[in-house]
Amino acid sequence: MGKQIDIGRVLANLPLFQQLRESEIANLAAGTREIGLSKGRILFQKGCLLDGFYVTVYGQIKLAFSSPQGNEKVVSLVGPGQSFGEAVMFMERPCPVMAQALEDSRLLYIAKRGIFAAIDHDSAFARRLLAGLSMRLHGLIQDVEDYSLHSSTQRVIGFLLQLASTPASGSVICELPASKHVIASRLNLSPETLSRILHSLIESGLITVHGRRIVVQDVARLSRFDDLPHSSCAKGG
Amino acid sequence: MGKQIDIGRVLANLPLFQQLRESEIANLAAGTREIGLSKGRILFQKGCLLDGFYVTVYGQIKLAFSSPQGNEKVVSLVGPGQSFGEAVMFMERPCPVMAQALEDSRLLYIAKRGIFAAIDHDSAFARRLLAGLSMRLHGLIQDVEDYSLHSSTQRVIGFLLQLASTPASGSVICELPASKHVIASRLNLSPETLSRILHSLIESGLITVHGRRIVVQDVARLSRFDDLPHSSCAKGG
DNA sequence: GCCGCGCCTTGATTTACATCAAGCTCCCCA
DNA sequence: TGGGGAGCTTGATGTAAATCAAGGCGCGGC
Repeated sequence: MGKQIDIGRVLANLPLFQQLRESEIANLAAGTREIGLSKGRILFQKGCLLDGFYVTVYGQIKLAFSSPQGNEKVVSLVGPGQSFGEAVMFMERPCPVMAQALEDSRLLYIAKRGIFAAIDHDSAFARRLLAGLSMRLHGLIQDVEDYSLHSSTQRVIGFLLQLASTPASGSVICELPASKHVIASRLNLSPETLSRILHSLIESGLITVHGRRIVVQDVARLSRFDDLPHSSCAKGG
Repeated sequence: MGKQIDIGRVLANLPLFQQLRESEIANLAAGTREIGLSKGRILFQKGCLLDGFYVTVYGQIKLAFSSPQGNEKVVSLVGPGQSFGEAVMFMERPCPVMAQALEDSRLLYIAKRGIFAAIDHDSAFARRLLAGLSMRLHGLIQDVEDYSLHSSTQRVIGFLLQLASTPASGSVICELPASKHVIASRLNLSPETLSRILHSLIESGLITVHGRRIVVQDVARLSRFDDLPHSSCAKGG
């Protein structure tokens, strides 16, 4: 049932590779391996070296820290069309996180060799890689800001607003990309706390929740609901 | 008094540029501006676009978030020879942090144009940029792990161990790169908490502190002092 | 030498969130 | 149609670290 996929075509459709020449794509494809991963399977452990990076074709991969005490902190959820591991590949150091499939997934593993060749032959591609890594960095900085400066409720609201990407205002339906347990970890809070926060947002009439499906009644109002107990901003005169 | 510096020579000595050809260096130098900044001055605010990036020649720059409520969170301290702003430049999006001089400083501002030219002409340079950004990403991931999984005490210890870079063991003298207030923010804790933690480490005989100068009595012992109240790791049979 | 001002320390109190401990609910599967 | 279990909820309790509030100490200026 369609197990065999056309690696070249899949690669050529990824944003990162879309503008590469045929020859470069072929070169990449030659160094690309297909990987099937059933739900729950671990792709690599923290500490591994990578001689290439991964692209998710379908399914979902979780990147997470795991402390010796068994605690776990989800850093990133990777979905179809997204890649991961580039930084570890370029850095040539042990990977700081582990990767695990949250669903049955299919990945491509693209060897460093072809990437380096493409960089050599196409500097626009190099720039796209640089821009991609920069965006990744930006996302991480956002996370650090969130963890450092925002309350749990603010983080949850921020996450919901991001899901309801179509900004503007009005009501939006969105779906949690994973179980609440995983989302909680991603947001650096306990499952219990996430539950309580969602329910407080429900009580405030800002959202409704059915399983993973969340309806944001009014995006603008949700983004205004800053968790403030008192709105005494009478500064400036 | 030596205000005039030889931009080309300074550039050529930076790790990032060391292996570039003369012609590329000259090209970069042509698009480079020198910037003097006295202590406390703000280089750019959160939200700025950058059409180049910065290298610190001497002095020290603080990169930080500043929330509307006036809270501040230090993300990074950058010292001589280090650069910042590359990611923002490649990303072409507003900068997520502000930059402020903690000491009288001298910087170089290197225009994107020359960098892009160098990428086009020297793919090894492109790879060095990629490796550099990857390392930056790695550092940030480490921070996220620290904030999410480690206690305040563990973060402080981790920071001290990093300062006392020469790993191994024995006693090491190191110096805090900024005031305790700034270090506390960098480590995501209040100045009071940092003070208390340092004093508890002193009481445990692990370090001594004189102003910014800290003596780590025994690196190995410090890294073992995990903050654990009980060491009941009787697992494995 | 003395004053004044940051910077740091120290203690008392508060608080946001985690943890612990039951239950509940939905859904899969028999 | 009913049983079982994962995932979620809900309440009670605990706690790490923030905040609030005074002092002390060191250092540079006069």
